[in-house]
Amino acid sequence: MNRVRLLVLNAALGPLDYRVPDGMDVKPGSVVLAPLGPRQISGIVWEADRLPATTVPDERLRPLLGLLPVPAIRAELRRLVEWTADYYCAPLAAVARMVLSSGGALKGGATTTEYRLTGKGPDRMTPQREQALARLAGEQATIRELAGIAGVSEGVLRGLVSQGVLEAVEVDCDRPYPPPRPDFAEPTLNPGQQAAAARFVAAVRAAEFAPFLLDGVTGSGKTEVYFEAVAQALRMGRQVLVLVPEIALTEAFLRRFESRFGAPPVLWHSSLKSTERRRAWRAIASGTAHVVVGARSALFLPYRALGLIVVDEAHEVSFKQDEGVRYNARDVAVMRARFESLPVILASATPALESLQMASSGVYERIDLPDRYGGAQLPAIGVVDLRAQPPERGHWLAPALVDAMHERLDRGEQTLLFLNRRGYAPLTLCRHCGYRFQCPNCSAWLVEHRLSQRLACHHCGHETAPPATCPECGEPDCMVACGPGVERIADEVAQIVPAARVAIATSDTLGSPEKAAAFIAAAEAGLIDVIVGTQLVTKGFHFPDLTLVGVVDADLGLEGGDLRAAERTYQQVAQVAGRAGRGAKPGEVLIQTRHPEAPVIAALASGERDAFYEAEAQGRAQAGAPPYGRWAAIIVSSEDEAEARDAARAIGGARPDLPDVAILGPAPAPLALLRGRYRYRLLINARRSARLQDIIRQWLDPFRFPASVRIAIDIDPYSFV
DNA sequence: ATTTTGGGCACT
DNA sequence: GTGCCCAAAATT
Repeated sequence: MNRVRLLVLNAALGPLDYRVPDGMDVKPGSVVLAPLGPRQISGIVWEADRLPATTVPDERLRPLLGLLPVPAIRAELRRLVEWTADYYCAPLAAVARMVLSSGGALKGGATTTEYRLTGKGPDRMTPQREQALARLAGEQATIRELAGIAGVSEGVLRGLVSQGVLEAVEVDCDRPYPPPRPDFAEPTLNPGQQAAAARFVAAVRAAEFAPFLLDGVTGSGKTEVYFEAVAQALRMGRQVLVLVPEIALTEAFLRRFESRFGAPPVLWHSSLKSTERRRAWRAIASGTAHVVVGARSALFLPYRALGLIVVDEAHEVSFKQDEGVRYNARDVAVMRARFESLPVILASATPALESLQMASSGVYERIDLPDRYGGAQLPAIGVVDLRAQPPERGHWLAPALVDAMHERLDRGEQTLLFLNRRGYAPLTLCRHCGYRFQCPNCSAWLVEHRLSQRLACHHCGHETAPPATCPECGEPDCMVACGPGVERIADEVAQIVPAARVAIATSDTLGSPEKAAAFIAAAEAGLIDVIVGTQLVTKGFHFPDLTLVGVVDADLGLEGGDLRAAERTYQQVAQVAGRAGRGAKPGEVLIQTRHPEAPVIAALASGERDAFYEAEAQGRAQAGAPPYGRWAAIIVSSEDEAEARDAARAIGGARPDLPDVAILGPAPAPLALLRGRYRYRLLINARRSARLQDIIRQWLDPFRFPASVRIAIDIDPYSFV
């Protein structure tokens, strides 16, 4: 009896056993189709002893229906799936789903019918047929495309098909990707870069687990350095995964990649259309996708022969997924490299404290690039104390920043104003009755977007048109915008310098690759004087004439009590500051703040990075925060507030009493209502040595809640929101 | 997750 | 007894 255990892609189902029919060649990793009641499900054949035991006797097993036309999932990736599910307390099926993330690919490729000339002549020549024969020599395409090329109707061509003048050819819809060429345009590297590149090339050649922290100031040429490691992997016929935080801003990155390797990389992100997704997935699994640039979900794809992983901007918080399987792609990338015996490069100008700690304890090898490329200087950083020299009432740019901006405009140089708030104003209220516009689904204000004439919730996507009268008191024309967003700052700039050409750079205005490309082209051509942008502009951009960066409100990130608030502020400001003075002209950065004495602001102003990290490390050690202690969150949610609260209280009432574990809550989560669900949260703080996941699993195991109550476990949470 | 089943209950 | 609704069990 040939019996196999299946990991099925449905999280509500445990492992299921099946009989393997005679002649079917299945082994662990095989992706198969199986019957379940009247339905069919797909699953991955797994080592039976690595999944919970089942008790169904042999004779009751149904036979597998067939193998799906995809390569078997390799053992290294199966181990990563297990590790991820175990570490993040997620269902195995949910992690496996991220591996088999293209439903279309599981069915095999789609084909389309193309036609080409056979060389045979038609029974009877007509003018249309003559034209078609002349124009279609050497062409092969669908009927529709051929009709366009030939300038005749599709009917003419179908006639030629039936006469055997054109023949049908079945082709795979998923065209191969052009391969990047490792020697296409080799760069000139400075000595520091050369040394770093040589280290990476050696590591790729060795093909052993080797985690690196590539720590280089903004503009030091980290990308060129790790591109040499990419080239080495390509020479060895191995694939490369480059994880990037936000696909939207990779436009500049893609251009650099293409000019180095002569072909674009394969892209992977959540908004790929299903056909693009299928094409990329199949190419990744078959090994014909050589370099994949992707968002965090690219981490779980079944690469045929991975040779290197790069995590670019590795400090970025967007590597932490906050829905579904709540994993940190930066950390899982290191685990994948370990299971696959690969080098992994975490590249950042402002590493996370966790990464620095791993480097200083010798777990990661640290590679420093201390100098800006081409001798460019790091910008001078100044602090504007908003208490001492406040902006005019209703304005947000202090005189010192306005003066500096004027100077740049006079010299024909560019200014970047950074404010991490999309839209016009974060809060709108009625001046008559004080009514505040709030999202009906979330505990959050609606943000006014004046450009699109909408009030929008940035958490759930709820949108309304701004009403003419107050919904509370009925007063007309009573809405007051409170606080600044990028649109409002852009207005202010236009007011101060009407002649200035101002561009807003946010996900609203640069959402598509085309828009992003147009923006970059305009900025490089000197058609923009002032860029007002959110964190989208903090990295990647390289505008030689940009010499002034203004941080409109450095205190924004410090509010909210997030344990990483100071670090995030440091990273954001340091990254955006790095946009200034990347060319021959020196750059200047002005940071507006009401707390110039805050350690993070002082560190930014003095450039004492090490001092900041040291102070931050001390604070974290005292608070028992990562990397010195561990946090986890249990988030209980329901559409019914009482149900969520009762469930959270029940869990809180059963809290384990352990010496090295502190449990806080339950309390309403910071976003107590999110997308129509009421949320309560318990926080767990533990020593680093505590078996945090086991504690939580044992704690929650006895509970059975109705389906309307959802329990989410967040290990190493990032957003405390 | 989806389908099947079985118990309780009203109705015939 | 039959039909109907809903919850619980089964699905391998």
